[in-house]
Amino acid sequence: MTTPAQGLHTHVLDALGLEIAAGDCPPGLVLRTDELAQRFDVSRTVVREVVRVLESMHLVESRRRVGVTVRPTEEWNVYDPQVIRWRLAGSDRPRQLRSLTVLRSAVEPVAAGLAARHATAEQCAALTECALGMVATSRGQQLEGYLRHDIAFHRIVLNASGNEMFARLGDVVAEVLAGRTHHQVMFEDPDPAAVTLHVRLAEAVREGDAGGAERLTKEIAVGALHELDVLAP
Amino acid sequence: MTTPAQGLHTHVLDALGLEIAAGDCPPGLVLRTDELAQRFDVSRTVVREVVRVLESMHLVESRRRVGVTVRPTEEWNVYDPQVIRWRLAGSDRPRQLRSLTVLRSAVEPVAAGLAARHATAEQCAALTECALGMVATSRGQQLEGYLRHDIAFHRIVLNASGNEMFARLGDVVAEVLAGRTHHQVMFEDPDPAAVTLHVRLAEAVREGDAGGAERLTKEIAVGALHELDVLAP
DNA sequence: GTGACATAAACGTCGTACTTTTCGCTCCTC
DNA sequence: GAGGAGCGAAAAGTACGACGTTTATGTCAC
Repeated sequence: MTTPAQGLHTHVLDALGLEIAAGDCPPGLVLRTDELAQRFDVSRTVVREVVRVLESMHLVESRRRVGVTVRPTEEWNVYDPQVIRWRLAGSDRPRQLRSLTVLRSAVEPVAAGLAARHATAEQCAALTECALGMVATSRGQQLEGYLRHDIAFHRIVLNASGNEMFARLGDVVAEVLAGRTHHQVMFEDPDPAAVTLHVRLAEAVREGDAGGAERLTKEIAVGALHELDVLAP
Repeated sequence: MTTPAQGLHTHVLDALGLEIAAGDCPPGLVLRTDELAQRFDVSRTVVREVVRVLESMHLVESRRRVGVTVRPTEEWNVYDPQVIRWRLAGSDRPRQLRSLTVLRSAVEPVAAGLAARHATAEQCAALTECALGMVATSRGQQLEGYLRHDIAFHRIVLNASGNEMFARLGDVVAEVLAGRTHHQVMFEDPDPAAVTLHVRLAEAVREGDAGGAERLTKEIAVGALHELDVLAP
């Protein structure tokens, strides 16, 4: 799962970012660049660039004469898809998954309502296709295929909303869906009710039924939250 | 408004980030590190660190033998507060302000509903205090004071929701409020209706009235959107 | 025209030297 | 003994020069 040799920088960034975002480093812990350089067997240059990126994500703070301090969780840029990925790989995945799903339950219904008003013919067609794809992969251990269609479906809705901020949440949703598929034990096939709701949502959007689209999306979100309640502490 | 001498890195990052995020650089434009180093009169080391940060925000992409390419808007990490600040200082501020306000109108009502259920006594008190502060500064050209209370108010609501993702939107909301106060000509005092709504919202939260809190917040959002329609192209 | 190959341009990495900030300690004064 | 001034060192910040690595592009032969 690690990117093999896409640059030293990427490798160190991923390792360190994962370590911090996953919660392995207590807030306030101080790292030294020299130390890190030695530990990862790279030059200080590389470490400094990594630290700068981590700093831009508010994961750490670098101060002279003191070192690189790990910042408390509340200050992180938790909307950075990279940070989300790191956190979902860590120990507080359940909490993270839950708060992200609550966010989805707030945003996606509104986005779906807007999509019903603004979606183009192509977007409607693509949406229907995705819904059908979900139906087709909803049985028989085809979780990967289902996930792909699910992600595409929600991405289209968010894009069709016509709002840039919603659209850019597509990556976040993708991370959430991928995270819950990959990290959570899901013996069984996806919830049939959810599949049906997606099909009906595609219909509602195609028919320009904003209210219906919003309501159906809310139901999907409620279902997702309930699923979390069942499968997580 | 520029940070005087808080490090060369910060200065160059701000200048370049602003230039790109504000829309002065067309997507696809290629920059060279040497060129930038010369232009800002800093070493390549500094430029490289800046580029790395910009790259982590998906504002640019750095490829060997090619240079640093400016990415299209759709790929930017538009939830990064820094990026939001840069964009709000640029030419498409109206569009940006609108999409952010739509986002708020989706998120804040839900957050307020949760806040009504979860807010502590301290948070309720602070909320009331902010609302009173808004009332006190709502007349007589005290926009800065009003802004400070407004930001604090919304931050408390988002924090009190108990959801981390909502809480972290506090920075985004702060940028929006600050942006619309500083960049938009506001001869007159804030809308009295909005002030009243905030006071009532504080009450609703204190009384644990989730439905009321949600409804009032929606009204605030609608008002903000309407205000944008009036004052923006 | 198509393929392989050479070339060079740009970023990527490294090591070193020097500068700047600032923590923490000592020492002096009151 | 308390408090402040001054000193020294530790760590990040900056600069520079060299070399490595990738890869777009042009060239040459077929």
